[in-house]
Amino acid sequence: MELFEKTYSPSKLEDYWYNYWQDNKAFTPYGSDDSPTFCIVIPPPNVTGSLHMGHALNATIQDILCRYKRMSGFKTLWVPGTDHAGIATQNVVEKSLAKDKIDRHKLGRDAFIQRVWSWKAEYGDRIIYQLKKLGASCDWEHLRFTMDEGLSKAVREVFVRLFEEGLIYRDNRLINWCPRCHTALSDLEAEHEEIEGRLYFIKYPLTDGSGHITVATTRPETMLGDTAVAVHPEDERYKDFIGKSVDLPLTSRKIPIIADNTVDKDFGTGAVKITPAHDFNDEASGKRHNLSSLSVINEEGKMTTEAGLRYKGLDRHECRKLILKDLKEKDLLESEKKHSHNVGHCYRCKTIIEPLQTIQWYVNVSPLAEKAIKAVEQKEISFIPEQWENNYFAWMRDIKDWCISRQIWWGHQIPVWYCPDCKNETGQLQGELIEHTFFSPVKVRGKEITHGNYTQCKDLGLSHDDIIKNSKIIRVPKSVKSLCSRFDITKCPHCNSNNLIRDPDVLDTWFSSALWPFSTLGWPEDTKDLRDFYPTSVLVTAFDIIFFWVARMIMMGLKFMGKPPFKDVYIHAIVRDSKGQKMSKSMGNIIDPLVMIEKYGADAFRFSLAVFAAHGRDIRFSEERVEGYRHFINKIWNAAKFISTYQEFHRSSKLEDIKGLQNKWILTRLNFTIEEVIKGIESYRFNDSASAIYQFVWHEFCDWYIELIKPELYSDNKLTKTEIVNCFYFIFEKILLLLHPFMPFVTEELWNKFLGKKTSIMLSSFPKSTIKFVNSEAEMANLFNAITGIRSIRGELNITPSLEIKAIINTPNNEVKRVLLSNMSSIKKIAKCSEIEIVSTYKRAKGTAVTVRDLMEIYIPLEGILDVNSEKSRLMKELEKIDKEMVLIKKKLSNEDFLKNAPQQIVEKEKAKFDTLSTKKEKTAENLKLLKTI
RNA sequence: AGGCGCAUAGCUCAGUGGGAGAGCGCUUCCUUGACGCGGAAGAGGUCUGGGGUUCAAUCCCCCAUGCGCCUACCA
Repeated sequence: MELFEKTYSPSKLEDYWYNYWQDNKAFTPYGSDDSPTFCIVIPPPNVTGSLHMGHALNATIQDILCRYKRMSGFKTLWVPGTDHAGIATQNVVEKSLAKDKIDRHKLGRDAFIQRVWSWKAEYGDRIIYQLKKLGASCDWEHLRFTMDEGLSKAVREVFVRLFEEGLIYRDNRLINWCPRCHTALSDLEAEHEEIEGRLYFIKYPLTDGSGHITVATTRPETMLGDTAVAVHPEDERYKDFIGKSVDLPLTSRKIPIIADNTVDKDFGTGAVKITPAHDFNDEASGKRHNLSSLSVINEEGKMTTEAGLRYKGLDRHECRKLILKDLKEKDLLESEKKHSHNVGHCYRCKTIIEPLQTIQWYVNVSPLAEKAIKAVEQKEISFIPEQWENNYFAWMRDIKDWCISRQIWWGHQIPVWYCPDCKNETGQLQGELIEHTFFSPVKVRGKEITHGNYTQCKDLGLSHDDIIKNSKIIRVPKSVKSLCSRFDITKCPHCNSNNLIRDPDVLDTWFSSALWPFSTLGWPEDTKDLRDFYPTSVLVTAFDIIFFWVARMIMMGLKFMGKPPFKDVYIHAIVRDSKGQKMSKSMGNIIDPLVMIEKYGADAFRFSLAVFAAHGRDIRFSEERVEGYRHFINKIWNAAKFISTYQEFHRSSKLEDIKGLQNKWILTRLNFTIEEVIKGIESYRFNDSASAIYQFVWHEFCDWYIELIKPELYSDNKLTKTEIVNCFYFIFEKILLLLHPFMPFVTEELWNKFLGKKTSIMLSSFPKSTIKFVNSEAEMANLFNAITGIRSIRGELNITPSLEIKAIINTPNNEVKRVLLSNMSSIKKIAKCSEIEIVSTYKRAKGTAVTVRDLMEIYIPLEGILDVNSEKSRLMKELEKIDKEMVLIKKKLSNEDFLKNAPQQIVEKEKAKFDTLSTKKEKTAENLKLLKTI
């Protein structure tokens, strides 16, 4: 064994061991065909992402589980991978193109997608590299990406099947639109945030000239699209207005005043403007009253022709200012006031969402949700902690259809084609219905064309390819027939036309994520992976994507595999900063996991995360704790360093006929710790496991055991030395095994370099509880009492440690006497006594300090050491404490109801406690009296 | 508006229907032959407030206060 460094330095060793594991294929599932299996699919991080604290916690937990299961005989597979993150990735690449002043439309769709792939090749595995730094034992040969060929095939298959079953459909309705990302978003992707806005009161003059009605709105610019004003039918103020019309200011339109009982009489003026094309409420009431719908804002967030020439082309926010100015001039702006309200923001870019009427693809999820609810109700899937089931149920029972189309390029393009040369069901030529808007004017025969329907463009001389290539937006109305296909098609199956137009939209990234647990294992092929590992064992994730991801995986898994995708869903907390705030770039409160790893080592960092991983909503991360656990690792390191001096006495890894009490005791404690650690991991209480090992290693093994064995190791007794060293190595080996799932690197290092093992610790068996000595703990308690008794007198009286003193221990109990006598050298050494006398009766001498412990009193003659006054005040303090405690217990014991109702053993315990205390009090008081007489 | 969660030592947090815990910090002492990234001895909490259930409540129930989160169409 090479010389131990004084401290453990992680950075040198972590990469080495990680490569060693990879080179030796230690992450590959192994085991026979009848081995039990364990499988986790990683929640795929965004390919654009870099490791943050949430990922680190998430991966640490999964790694603990995988390493533990692997060591426990399970054929274990941890599938890693990344998510193509449609909008986010497209944004990133567009931004980098913008630096070179390149617009993706100029580049064209195929070329742009090529750029994204090369971006991915260059930067996309950053997070993979970071996971490796953390020590994640993923099987990298199973690395998957949602845009892989296999996974894309799964996406295609699912889409086609759902389409064929009628569960996927197109519809024209109001959706959340991000004008910056230029795409539709699902309900979940609209984040509602309260903002401080203003409520404007606008006068709408009655057409009959009899006055006006005032409406209140937060979005005056949408008034241009108003198609009615609504009041409550029972609102006395407006009863006579119903049925009349108003002249909509700034336009030439007349709109009716209608009655609708959803109107809140008490809000604003009680009269509300209705804009069905730009507000979800208004869309609903528009439908109820058969109102027309007028889109005044377009996909860019700019005003349309419908808004009128004065406003056309203005940005919606600019338009608001102009409208307000115009209204003021016409004296139609009655008043305005501050008003805070919730506004939807794009979850990717935080732009304020614009509700727009567009045609999108939807999944009818209710039939899927029903089964998904049942699976959780019937405990085929369990949420841990259980409370999360409520959230899941609440959302699932009120689920809305899922908008899955996105108007971007990066993603799985929808496998649907439209034929412009076919006629639809009402006999119209479909080409006349398909509208194209070009990203820049196209010159043909000297004319510049900006938009038009397909047939028109064709007639003007544009080729099919030109039309498609130049289109920024292709609007295909619902009446055009969808040709959905598993394979790309170029010919219309009905009319043989070669002019097929593929739906330009791509699918929501979460659509492919929903298939992750089976698409990564090879579905739709029937693979061995699927047979071996589906359903997976547990999904580890945070609560913020229960709806986005977990719920959808459950629905898809049940639908396409007939079985839920996992048995357990372990929901861990969200990592916040030490003040409880979410970490974000803009707040500047980000703690970078890689910085933590660099400063303290991956092991210390992981161990802290495990300790923090208590069941709860959030974790406030504090760096000091990481530092604390680095010290812990150093402690372990030095324990190994300590025993390495006595390596020559290490004869056997088997323990037979253990005689020494310290050895029996520490083995018993080890046994207990093993049970605790296993119990903790099995119940996802990683903090319990981590704390149990910490407590054992530091406070029992290092603080007590090592100190207890020192005198024996310094002696010449080879027999006891051999027993101790064998025992030490035995324990230490188990400690490393127990710790391995939590701190893989240092345990592997010590396993190899210190224990000299030939195979990786990763592939060794996790400890099982075995050896235990029933009486050892009780016997050991006597040693502890003696030692801490002497130490506390020394400490409190400030007897300098270099001074060896004499102690007298008085005990009437022969068993106690025997135990103390046979461990005398340890006690003397640790308590720093030159002499310890064990007696059955002791006549108190003058000037003697005393402490009363269970089954013994300890006396220390102070003569020549210090004056007795300090001992007097120490004893008085102790008496006070005893009195306080006794009062409480006495109160309990004098309560008849307590004696009657409480379990016998509790009563006995209290009685015993009281007896002990009164003995203690008596003896302490006597001694104090004796001191006072001096 | 509805739902959920949290309030425990100076700080960050565990925990339990019957003796209040950890890490860090703090005080005093110690270069003892693994470790000062160490050791020993201590100080420090009416377990947010108020009610209820119970022989017994920090823990269960109700109310209040404060904070956080999620869902929701109040313009």
